[in-house]
Amino acid sequence: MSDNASGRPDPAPLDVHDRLGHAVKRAEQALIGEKSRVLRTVDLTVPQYVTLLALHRAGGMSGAQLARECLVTPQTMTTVLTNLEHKGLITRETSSVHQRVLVARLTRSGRALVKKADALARDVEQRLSDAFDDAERALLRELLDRATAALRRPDRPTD
Amino acid sequence: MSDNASGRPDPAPLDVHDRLGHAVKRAEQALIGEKSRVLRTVDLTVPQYVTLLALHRAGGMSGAQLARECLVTPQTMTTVLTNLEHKGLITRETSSVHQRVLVARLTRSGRALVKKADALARDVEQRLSDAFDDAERALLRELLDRATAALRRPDRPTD
DNA sequence: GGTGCGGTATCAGGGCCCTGATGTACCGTA
DNA sequence: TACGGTACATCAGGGCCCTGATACCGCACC
Repeated sequence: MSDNASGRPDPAPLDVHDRLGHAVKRAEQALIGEKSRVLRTVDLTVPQYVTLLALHRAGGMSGAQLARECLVTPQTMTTVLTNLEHKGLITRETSSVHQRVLVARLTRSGRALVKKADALARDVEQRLSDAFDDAERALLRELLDRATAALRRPDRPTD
Repeated sequence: MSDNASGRPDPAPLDVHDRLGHAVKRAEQALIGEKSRVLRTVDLTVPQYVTLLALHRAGGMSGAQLARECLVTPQTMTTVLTNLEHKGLITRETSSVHQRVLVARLTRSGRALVKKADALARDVEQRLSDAFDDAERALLRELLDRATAALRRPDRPTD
């Protein structure tokens, strides 16, 4: 692989900052950083907010469903749900159709909070959106989707 | 439907998947997921690899310098460096000019490993790059940079 | 009935990442 | 010399996220 016999580091230096992936990373970091900042004012983390939002859209959901929806593992979702339950924002009850399944639902205060949090998060999303015109938005989305597809490992089916 | 005291109509769509930010997140997740996967074969995490790469480029660096370079907090860099030191990939010695500063340097095996790891990470970066032609690459970078700039907090120098 | 398989939830362990706080080393300035 | 500001490293605590392993439920198939 790395023929060091010549003592020459033949792979070019290639600063990380030159790579395209770094631009993606910086954008994502700026996005999540801003969302974290505004959501902290209502004492929520980004994953907690995303989970509440999914529950608000879909009503009762199991932990496994939420994990798939929010793009995290079931183990991660377990801890997020535990924290949300301790905050009194959700309840979890065993499903009527499957004894093993715990269905999470928003409580009254959970419903109230998710609306407040979504207004805050939406402002951030709006700032992002406002940086582009319609054509640019569509273009950026298309390029990002292509990047995502290119990076998915070959033997795994899409999403 | 809602106890909306503000008089505004409830925000309608609420689907995370429609938002532009979600495309950014998915792309970043695919990128870091792939890099994690290939780097696991050499027993490195992504932050560990990025840190080694910075040291390979620049030689000896302090923890604070590395933190700034790798876009993490000094606290985070402390733990990354601790783990790298335990693996025998770096050494840390007090600076000759400042008693408080610890300068990190690659060991022999650290130098060897970073080359192997970079070859792997480069493949992923190449897959991403290959999804676009030159014009598209430049365009994507420009749009992402604009997104990053738009998300940086504009007001509130309240720190 | 029994068996195996897939889905679900959770524990254990490790790593990253942040905020907040602590203690030390240097340095400019009075 | 004394002091305050800045920079550095680290501890403490909390949260997210992953892999691997365990246990339990329901269902199809034998």
